[in-house]
Amino acid sequence: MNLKQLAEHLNLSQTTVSRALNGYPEVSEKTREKVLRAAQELNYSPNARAKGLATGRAHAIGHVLPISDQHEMVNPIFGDFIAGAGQTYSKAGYEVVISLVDDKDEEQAYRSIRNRGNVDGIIVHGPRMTDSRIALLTELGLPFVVHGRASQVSLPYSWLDTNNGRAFQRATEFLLDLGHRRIALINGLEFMDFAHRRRVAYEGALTDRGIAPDPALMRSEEMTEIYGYRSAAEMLSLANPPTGFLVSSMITAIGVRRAIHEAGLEMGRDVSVITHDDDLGYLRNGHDVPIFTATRSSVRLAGMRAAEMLLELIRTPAHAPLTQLMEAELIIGSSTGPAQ
Amino acid sequence: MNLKQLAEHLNLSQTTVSRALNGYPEVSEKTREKVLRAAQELNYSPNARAKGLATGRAHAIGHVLPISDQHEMVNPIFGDFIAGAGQTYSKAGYEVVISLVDDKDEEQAYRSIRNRGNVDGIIVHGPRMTDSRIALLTELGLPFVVHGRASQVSLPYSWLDTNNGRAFQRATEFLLDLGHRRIALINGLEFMDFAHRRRVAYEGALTDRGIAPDPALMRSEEMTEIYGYRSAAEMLSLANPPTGFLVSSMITAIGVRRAIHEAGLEMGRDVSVITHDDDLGYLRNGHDVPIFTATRSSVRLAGMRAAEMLLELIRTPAHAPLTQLMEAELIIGSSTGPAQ
DNA sequence: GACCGCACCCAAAGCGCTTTGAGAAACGTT
DNA sequence: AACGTTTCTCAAAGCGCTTTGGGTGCGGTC
Repeated sequence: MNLKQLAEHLNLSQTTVSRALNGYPEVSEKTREKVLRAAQELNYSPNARAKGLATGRAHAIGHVLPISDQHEMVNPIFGDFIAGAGQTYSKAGYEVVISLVDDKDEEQAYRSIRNRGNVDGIIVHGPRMTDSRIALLTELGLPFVVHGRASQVSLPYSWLDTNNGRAFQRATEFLLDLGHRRIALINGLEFMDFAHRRRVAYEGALTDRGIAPDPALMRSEEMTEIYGYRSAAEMLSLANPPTGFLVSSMITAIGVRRAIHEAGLEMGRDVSVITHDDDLGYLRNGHDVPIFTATRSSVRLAGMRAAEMLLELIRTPAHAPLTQLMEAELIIGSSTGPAQ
Repeated sequence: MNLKQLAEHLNLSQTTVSRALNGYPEVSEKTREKVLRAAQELNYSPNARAKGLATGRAHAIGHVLPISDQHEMVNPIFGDFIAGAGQTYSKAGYEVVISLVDDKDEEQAYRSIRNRGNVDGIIVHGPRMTDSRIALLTELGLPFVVHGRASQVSLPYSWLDTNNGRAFQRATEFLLDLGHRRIALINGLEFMDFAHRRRVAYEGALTDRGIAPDPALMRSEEMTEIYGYRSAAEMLSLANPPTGFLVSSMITAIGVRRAIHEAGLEMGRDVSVITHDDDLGYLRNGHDVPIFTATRSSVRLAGMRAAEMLLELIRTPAHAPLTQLMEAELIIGSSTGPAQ
């Protein structure tokens, strides 16, 4: 069933039917109603490609997942982010298109996405410290919002980020206030912007209290469970082991917890752990009583907000860049306690 | 840059340029080369909407995520599945379109997806025991592959599934062979087909050995960490607690492990745990030494295979339904041991 | 009765591509 | 020289929609 058939069925022109369906005022209410009813009954819905061709809008948003040799892992937070964003999109009648892009031909890929014209805007995931995509997309004139930031990029651009620096500063201070002096950082990959910010904040908080950051207590890798386990196990067997851990994700923190248990220690008493918590649906940090003391920031909410920002940019093309910094909550759980 | 401009630039007709780009034989090698070079230089890539309109193919695959009140959680395995499928798609020049569909208006949604015409086929996620989508999509004539199966549906249709029954049967027998008699099942939601199959297999394996399944040792919920923790904690405080646990996902198993530790018991010695492991990138079950004894089946691989099947169905429209059953490996880790 | 304005409706062009049906050019064959 | 073949190229139609630039018919005004 297409427009033409629907129009013939109704003995109207395609124009009139199209206008009736799209809410233009040039058509009487009676006609509009008839048209809407028929469309409903005959299960008509317009062909998106044709509509896109005619209007120049795709009614779709691109989410580009960088795939690289360095870390081919799919971001575990991606699902929740998309779920949040998707909710906003579907209200506005937009769809999500996902492209996996090898970062070897990133430039080519983004150019092609632009030319293919099946998205009206892009959400940029996983920004690095110095991310070339921002300049590229600006040049291409394709609306975009970055989830995160790129510290080294000085161009103005739209982004939505969690205040990772503030969160990790507070977390470090929290442990310091409890009397901890040997505090380890189990961080994500530090060419990723968020991880870099976290380390800077952690080091800053330490030095502010006159403590020199100890390289033996800092790790930077992909945030898996195993990584948390190994790092913590190794550090706990040092001559002078840490009494507190700052961890970059719940999954990794779970590995840290495992290492602590295996070392015969108790988390929250012998060793304190504080983690960042993206508030993922399948990995809640406890219901009523949080397990981990954590800096919490909902990635799902971030998705919703980023989507709204992008839709706004698409609606008004000349819009100035939008930015939004979300503060993380500090959640006190049972994984921290005073230093022994 | 569009076809017309490119053709003008080359002093050729659109037809010739189009044919040159799409590898038709009616154009000389010299011309083709010239065209390709120019396209490269001028960064031309065809408008997907227009191409789609003209060819009737969208070169995109739809992944529909059911969202319901019953479980609005985003499937944590979705990311890995998409990553696998995406790899296959991008080789074939296809893209991924994601739709979040509230299962209240499922029928409407699938009809509209079909009419909108921006996907050539669909991967159906999260099939229920009796899933109306299969009949619907068959009727609509839209190619689709189900990730999983729907036991109650007798129509022939294409699916790719892990042999959940066999996996859980083996897992149960493994524990039985170790001397366990009180074996608990911490299952997923049992209106989901995979979870149902797992329970049936578990009960079957028990009764085959003359053990009556005990309802007090069976749970069925969304597979979160907390759920694993609570269920295990409760069961361990029973008068007659289980000595073995069969768990439906790694995340949930981690919760079970936590409960075991908190009860002052040791996993693998006092209590055995065996879990299903989807081999997710961010939640590897150990590198060399697996942590959990597990039935392992890579969801990423499933994504790749399902994508291949779907592309095949799209290529040859009259194709008979394709099916594929993947066997899970039984991985022996340190979370199991002889019953005390 | 002529004129105007309004409400309603339509035909046709155009979005950027593919593809059909056919023509021109170059070449060999008789 | 006339004719077929092969190779290369093109103009134009069509995919399903929106939107422009009118038209038609009706009631009201003078």
